Amino acid sequence: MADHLIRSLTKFAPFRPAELELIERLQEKAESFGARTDVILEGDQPTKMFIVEEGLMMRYRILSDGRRQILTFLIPGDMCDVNIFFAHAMDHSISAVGPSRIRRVARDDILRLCLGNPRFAGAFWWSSLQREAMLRERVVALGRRNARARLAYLFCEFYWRYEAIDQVLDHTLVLPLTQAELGDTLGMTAIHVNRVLSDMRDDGLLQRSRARIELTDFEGLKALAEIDREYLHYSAPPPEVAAYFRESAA
Amino acid sequence: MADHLIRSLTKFAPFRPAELELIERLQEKAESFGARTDVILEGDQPTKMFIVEEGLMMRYRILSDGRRQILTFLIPGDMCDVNIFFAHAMDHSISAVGPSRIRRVARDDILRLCLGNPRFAGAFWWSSLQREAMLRERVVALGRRNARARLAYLFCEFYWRYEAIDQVLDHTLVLPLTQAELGDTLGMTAIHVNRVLSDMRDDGLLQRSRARIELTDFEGLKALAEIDREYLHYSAPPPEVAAYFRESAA
DNA sequence: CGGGAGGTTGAGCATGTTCAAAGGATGTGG
DNA sequence: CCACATCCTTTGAACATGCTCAACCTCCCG
Repeated sequence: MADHLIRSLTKFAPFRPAELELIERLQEKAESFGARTDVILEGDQPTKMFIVEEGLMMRYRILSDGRRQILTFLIPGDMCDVNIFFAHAMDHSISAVGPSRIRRVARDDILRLCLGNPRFAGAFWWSSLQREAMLRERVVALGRRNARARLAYLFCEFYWRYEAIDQVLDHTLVLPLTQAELGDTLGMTAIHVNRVLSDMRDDGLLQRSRARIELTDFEGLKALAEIDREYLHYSAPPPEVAAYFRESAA
Repeated sequence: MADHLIRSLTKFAPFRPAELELIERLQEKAESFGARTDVILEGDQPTKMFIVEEGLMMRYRILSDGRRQILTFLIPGDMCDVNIFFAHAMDHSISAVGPSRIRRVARDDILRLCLGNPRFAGAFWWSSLQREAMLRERVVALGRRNARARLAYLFCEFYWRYEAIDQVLDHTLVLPLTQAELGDTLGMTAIHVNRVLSDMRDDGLLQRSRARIELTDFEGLKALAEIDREYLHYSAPPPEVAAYFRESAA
């Protein structure tokens, strides 16, 4: 099994063997979490970050009346952001959606790594761009799109994200989300999610089971969602920028 | 007039005179933009970032049917993120809302600055945390709050942001936004904004004119919005983290 | 003083919610 | 391996929040 953190970072810049070994060593032993268990709670001041090795996790906030807003999802290879170390307290919680495995990295190790070798800082910067861009898309979707387009948008996002880690086969991906979770992500009730999904199925856009979704008409979904893959900023940074991080400063 | 970029950065860590002079020199001459003029367009690949000196700017996206979603606002002292340099193309546009003044900084200068002195990188990281946190609040508001609470939330955010730059007097702030702009920010029509605002005025929550808003019942608004100032992450990073950036590596 | 942008108001409508109930699926303990 | 409990999905009917369209007002600025 490839090291996910390394795979993630090397998409930004090629690291040298010594650097890779360094990262590998920083990561703690893998930890498993059952579905619906929390990894970090709102209010915590984290002293470790982590990277998802397996499974599906989510960031969420619980409101005073008990309702939940899911902010974003973390899939294998994603890291809980380095930024949280600059916060006094988490403004949201992170939990496993399905059974998941993570590996933690201590705050001090990460900070030392970035300070000692700016190429790591650059890699984290890039991941920060991607996270922020996903949140912007969410805002656009919630602010200006109807239920059907919101669902289409979310599925497109998942499609591209899973595609980037080679977990799409035949427009089908493993996505163990309940309709309630989809609703809490997109600002809708589970009931309405159900109705709209069933319309979309009838229109031949998708096929869904509890843990699996097939995007039978991906082009149709994309058109509905009015979203472009480039919005996710998956392509590596422009060469002139990457150049700054190429010659190691370590 | 204090240098806004410096003011902004020094909130993260105290910089030494030589470092401050360095920043000061990097900034280009101030440029002024009239209301509703664009600074960066979706699709551009920016080679400069900028800092807002005066006025009010916004990030926004135009949808295919002409509707607009305003993503976030930039107030004096805010910088257009460093992250954009890692993107191939802007996924949104930035324009002036009212007459505004900015100062640009070349990409290469900023990158060299950060690579040469990680304390700068740290300052930009912190600002990235804040931007991301604001987007998360927006998602919560759009996903799970009704019109009244959304407006309350936005006004609280503006209150705290303007307070942080000493531009609040007597719960009153200068906020030259039209109701259409409020609507495009919060996923509502201008007409509904109008109705809800007038209810809120009748309930004694606020007083508003074209360019000014007075939060007559700030506690009431805060309770409505269910938002906490800490969510914005304005307090400086924890001491153990700041320590890493204290001894200059330049 | 005229024009235009922004604000206000009303009536009808649409999208999505609430509440209630029943039908599947999944998993666990006996 | 069945029985049962739990969680998830599906469906219906009434309702609410916010939208659309259309008109008019008002303030500001030239």
